[in-house]
Amino acid sequence: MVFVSRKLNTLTKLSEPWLPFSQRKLLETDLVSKLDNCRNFAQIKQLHAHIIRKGLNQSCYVVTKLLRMLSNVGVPVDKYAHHVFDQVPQRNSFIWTALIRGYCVQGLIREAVGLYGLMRMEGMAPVSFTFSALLKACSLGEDVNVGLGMQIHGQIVGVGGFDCDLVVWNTMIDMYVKCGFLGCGRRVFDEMVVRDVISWTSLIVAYARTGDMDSAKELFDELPVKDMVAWTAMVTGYAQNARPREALNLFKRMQDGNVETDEVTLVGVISACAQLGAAKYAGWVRNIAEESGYRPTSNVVVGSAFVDMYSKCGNVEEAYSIFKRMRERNVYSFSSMIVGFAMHGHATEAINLFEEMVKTKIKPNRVTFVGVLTACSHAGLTEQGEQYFKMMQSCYGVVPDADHYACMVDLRGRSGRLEGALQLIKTMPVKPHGGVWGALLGACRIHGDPDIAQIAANSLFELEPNSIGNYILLSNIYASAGRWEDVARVRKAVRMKGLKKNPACSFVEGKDGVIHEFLAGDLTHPRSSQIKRELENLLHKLKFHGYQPVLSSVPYDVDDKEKMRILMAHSEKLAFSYGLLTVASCSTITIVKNLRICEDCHLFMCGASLVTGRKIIIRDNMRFHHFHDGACSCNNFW
DNA sequence: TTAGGGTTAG
Repeated sequence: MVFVSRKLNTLTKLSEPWLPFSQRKLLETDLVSKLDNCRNFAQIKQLHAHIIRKGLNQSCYVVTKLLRMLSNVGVPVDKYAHHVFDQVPQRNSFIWTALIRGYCVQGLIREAVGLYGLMRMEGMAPVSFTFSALLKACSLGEDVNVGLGMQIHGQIVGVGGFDCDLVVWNTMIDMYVKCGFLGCGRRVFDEMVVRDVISWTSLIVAYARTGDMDSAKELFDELPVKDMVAWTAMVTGYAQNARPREALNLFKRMQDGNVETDEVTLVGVISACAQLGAAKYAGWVRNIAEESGYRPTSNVVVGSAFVDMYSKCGNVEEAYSIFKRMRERNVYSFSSMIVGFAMHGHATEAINLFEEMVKTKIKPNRVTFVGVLTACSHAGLTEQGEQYFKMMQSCYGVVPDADHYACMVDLRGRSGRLEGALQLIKTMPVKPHGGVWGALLGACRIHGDPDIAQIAANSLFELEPNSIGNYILLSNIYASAGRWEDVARVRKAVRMKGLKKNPACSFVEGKDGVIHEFLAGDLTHPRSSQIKRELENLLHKLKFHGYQPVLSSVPYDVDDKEKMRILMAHSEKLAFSYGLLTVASCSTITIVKNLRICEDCHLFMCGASLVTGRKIIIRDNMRFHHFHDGACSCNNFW
């Protein structure tokens, strides 16, 4: 509970009472503007001493500014501000509000509300700013303070309520949606007589954050006058909900409408391009950024987004080149680069960069460690991974969460320690999510262990009952072990649940910059017969070099000839063959695949990189594979 | 003088 002296201060005589009113006003204005320029506590204290000498420590106008500045530079309210407040004999609503705001900024919402109660008892009428400060505080901090926010809402609209400005109503919408009560936010919005673009944008963002882009779009379409922030909210919403094409289409509409672009818009667009993973988009957005005056090397947020994008587009060299030239780097820049190296199998670089990072003042966070552990796992650096896992909490204060445990299960599982991985899941202090069991199931596929796979799959079916991928993985593990009855049982479960398989597809960028899509077994491409012929020629050469198709990659109980036919129609092989026909012989062929690359295609691409002399990059749904001279950057860990 | 959009993740 906050204690506030309600006794009026006895010191009522001003030290310069002879100052005429106009001069006193001038002095007040001068002090307020000086306060405005204060940047730290020491400067404020010095000025405060001067204020006392001039006898203006009882002026509500000056003291209100003093209180604001104290909280702006982060001085805890009860350390100084409260005492200053107590010295003022006649307080108005503004000075009360400044003190309340101080508590709000510190996240001490209960104290702020208590103070608000005292303010009312003193007969002070709150102003709009009092409510907006309180409501904003209700949506901040770790506690969900929606209960207090609702009380304030009740007072505003209740009997003898208050006329509030738009800021209060907009803050109320935001308070409800930030506390997870989207329906309440919507109701406030619907009941508002006057709305502005901020009211609309708050709700659009709220819908986007829950993944409901249809409702967000509906609101956006109705919004009469759209500004840059509203457009950006939609572009970013699509990007965050894995709908990159829609994000880019909307951005193009935004450009057509001559809406300004700033760094936040760009970040959303860059993130969409990263998801598409195509060099064409990378170059396009880079030009737009440079034209708008946002150079990746001089803007840390745009730069970090570019580092991530280039890594995801397969160009880790360009990502690193930007990273090195960035004038300022933050935890996002380092983490994006570390994750980028990890995705491309450059474990040593990832670890070296992490060591470089800890020498700076930038503290690693949970994402940084996901990157470091993934790097260790993908390179088979089991011991180092175990060490970093121990150190993340003891040395860096980052508490491992389910994602980090997933990395560790992956690390142990890939290296063949399936029992050790299972043990870790059984003893981990946080509840394992789908990712943890998924890592174990993936490891069972690599090491061919149908029994542990069954345990992992059972948990996955509970956690993610409608995820087809888990059923397919389990069925493939049984198929590899020749347990066709179990395969049939899993397939039947899939049929009973009415789940549809995600068709495998691969994309390759032709020399004209057009992206070509191939589905597995797809013969609809106009150059299909040429693609098939090219593939047969290549197969012939590969067999001469000792390539043996991995027939166990076909999870169907069919004869070997049929297995061979299925393997040769895998989407990445079709895409690669098309790449051979169209991509200039000196260029790398880059393929993006929606599912994980199979063992046979991996072996095939290793051989293909040798006999054709081409560099091949395949981005599957897990990571990047760089094939060159008969080997892959993943060292067959994937 | 207070309110809306932000990058990294198996």
